[in-house]
Amino acid sequence: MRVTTWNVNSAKQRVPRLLPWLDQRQPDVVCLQETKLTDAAFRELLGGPLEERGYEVAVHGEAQWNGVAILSRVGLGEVVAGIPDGPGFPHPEARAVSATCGGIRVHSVYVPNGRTPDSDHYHYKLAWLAALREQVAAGPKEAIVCGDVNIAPADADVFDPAAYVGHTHVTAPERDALAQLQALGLRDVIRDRWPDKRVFTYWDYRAGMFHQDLGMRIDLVLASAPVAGRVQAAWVDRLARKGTGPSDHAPVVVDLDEAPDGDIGPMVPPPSAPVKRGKTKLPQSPPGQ
DNA sequence: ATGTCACGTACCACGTGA
Repeated sequence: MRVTTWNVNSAKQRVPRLLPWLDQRQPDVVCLQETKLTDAAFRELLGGPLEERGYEVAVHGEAQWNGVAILSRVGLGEVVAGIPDGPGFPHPEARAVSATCGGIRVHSVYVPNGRTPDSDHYHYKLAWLAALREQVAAGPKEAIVCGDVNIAPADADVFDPAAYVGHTHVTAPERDALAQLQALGLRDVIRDRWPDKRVFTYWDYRAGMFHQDLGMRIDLVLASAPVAGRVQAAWVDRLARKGTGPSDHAPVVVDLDEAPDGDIGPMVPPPSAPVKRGKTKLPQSPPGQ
């Protein structure tokens, strides 16, 4: 099963890149971010072409900004739009959608940018991440969080750490919030696969940043242990960032092996009723590299 | 000194968000 995530920076503008990419890469699950379309406009624009290709669609969008979606051709159930009781700015925005696809709880997320570390938007970003953590924690343990997290997990994930001092995406509170999400037992599958490689997913359109490979790794696939254990391949599709009319983000592609039988349970066992089988106990924090 | 793109509104340019 091939699971992917891509911040397309306007689904409408990206149609000429998105549809050929689906045909080329044949993903089973596609998490999209920054669709920038209402649900009605998304279905009007892409409903037909996606149905032809065998995809069911879960969308959560708005007219101008944000917007997320999940496309799946391995089933799409129990769709939840947004983060129930999550924070807004000031009103809730279309930044998350989740669904069960091929037995995995899939979350497509577009984490707030944060703008500047002294802004209200930055505090909103941190609160939003905490709410996402609670939502994932309350869900099944077969889980995968995919999307634009607008955080570079480590200094190795930015082209020049010095250039980002004092900016969002690299501050300790942001990284801590991401680490707390990962502390549910979520593995960063790209970094696991490429521990020492220079690997980015986003390059600013300006100043030939892509051509010089001056980017950031802010689009992540975070997989719970049972899913991370099935990873057969994990890579960034830089080809999709090249050529005419690309998004400023590249897709992340993850291939999973077949699921083993059984052993379905909650992400975090209730304290009053601990899971005693102990067969696939989740670590309290990700093991060190 | 932002070498870009996309958004809406409003017109052939600008403010905003990223």
